[in-house]
Amino acid sequence: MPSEYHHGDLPTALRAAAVELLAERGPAGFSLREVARRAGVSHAAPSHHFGDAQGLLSSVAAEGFSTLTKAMREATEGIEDPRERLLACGRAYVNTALDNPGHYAVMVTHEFTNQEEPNLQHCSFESYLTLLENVEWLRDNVNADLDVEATATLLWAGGHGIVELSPVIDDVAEHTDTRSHNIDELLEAWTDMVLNGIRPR
Amino acid sequence: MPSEYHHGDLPTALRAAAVELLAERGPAGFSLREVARRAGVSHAAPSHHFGDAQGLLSSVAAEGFSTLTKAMREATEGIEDPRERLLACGRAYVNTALDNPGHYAVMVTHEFTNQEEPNLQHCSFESYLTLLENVEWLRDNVNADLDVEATATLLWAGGHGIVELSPVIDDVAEHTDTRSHNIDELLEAWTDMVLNGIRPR
DNA sequence: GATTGATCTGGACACTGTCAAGTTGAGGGG
DNA sequence: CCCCTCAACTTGACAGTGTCCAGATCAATC
Repeated sequence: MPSEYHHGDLPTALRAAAVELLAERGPAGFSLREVARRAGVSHAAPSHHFGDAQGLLSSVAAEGFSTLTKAMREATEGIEDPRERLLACGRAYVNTALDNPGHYAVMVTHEFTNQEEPNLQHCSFESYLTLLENVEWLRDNVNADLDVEATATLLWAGGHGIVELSPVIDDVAEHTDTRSHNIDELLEAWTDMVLNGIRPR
Repeated sequence: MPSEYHHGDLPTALRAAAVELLAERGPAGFSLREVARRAGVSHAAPSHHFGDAQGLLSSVAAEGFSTLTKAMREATEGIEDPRERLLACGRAYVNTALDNPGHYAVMVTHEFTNQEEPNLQHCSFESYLTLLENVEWLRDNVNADLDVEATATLLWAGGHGIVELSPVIDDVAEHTDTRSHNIDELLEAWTDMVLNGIRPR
């Protein structure tokens, strides 16, 4: 366990409270003081560890990127079929995002984080690198002429778009039962289109 | 010109001030009182026209969707070549978004708007309809078996993703000169991949 | 056991969104 | 012509926010 000061491991507790609050109310309804309240400390305590609100949220975002990187790495490991591999990577991205709404919100918004923060930069770049490696694998196994950078960016965009639109997709589906099914269907359509699109004709 | 009350057309003036402020500071730095200040009215004036902050931003978002719908309609009108048509639609989307950052921010965030607002619902649905019509055109002219709904969603997602990543793309490009060139290159890659992906093999 | 330095508190300030009550002034009916 | 009505707007108040500051607390080291 981590070092015990007055409170315990306050930075971790604050991150956890922030994630919870973000998932509940979204970044708009976020409040530093409410986070402090939930962690059982005074309203000014967070500033000593994270500077300001942006600092805390940047740390949360970095944590989110770490989780995402790990999820994508584990999901694609050892899969040799292009379709299965791409699908696994997409599923990892979308599911991680939907399972960690608090993290994801601050990962993609850029509004509430300090993009200059070294740790955040490192972790987000690590995620991009993971995606890049998968696209390089596609180049080596599907189409040697593949524009790796462009394809990676487009995959990023598509995954993000699916997550973004998932509430809308849910709305259309109406019932929660069909929910994940519809998103997964979209993921498959997305994967097939990309694969079909990048294969040499 | 519109009806002149005490101030002039205050709702329009407030929307304009809001758009300006949003473009300057983003939705996070947005403030109703600052908007009122810029419009030269008291801090409580906006509430009489829009209820609360969400009301004003919902109105801004609706306005943004109208502009987007119009831009996409005009851009694709009369174009018969699939690639050119898809590209024109994508360009219209991305350029409208980048040219109207204040509007776009509240159009896609969902955080700051009231998604139940009838006018906003109408205008955003109108935009989606426009996209849908273009995909139906693709079905009629490229591939009769096309899954229209899924393709439309994926196009939406891709366009949004490109806009979202445009700052990153800019960062990579470093100089402003190459900026639009890079984004347009990405748009072309995106278009080609989609077209290639949806064509019957 | 005293000192030091990180950890945390409590108070202050300017700012925010929203509500309630009052003020202004344009347009229409007597 | 005057007054009256009612929408448009202002003023004042309240609770809540982020951030700075000086101080209190306490673990660890000398």
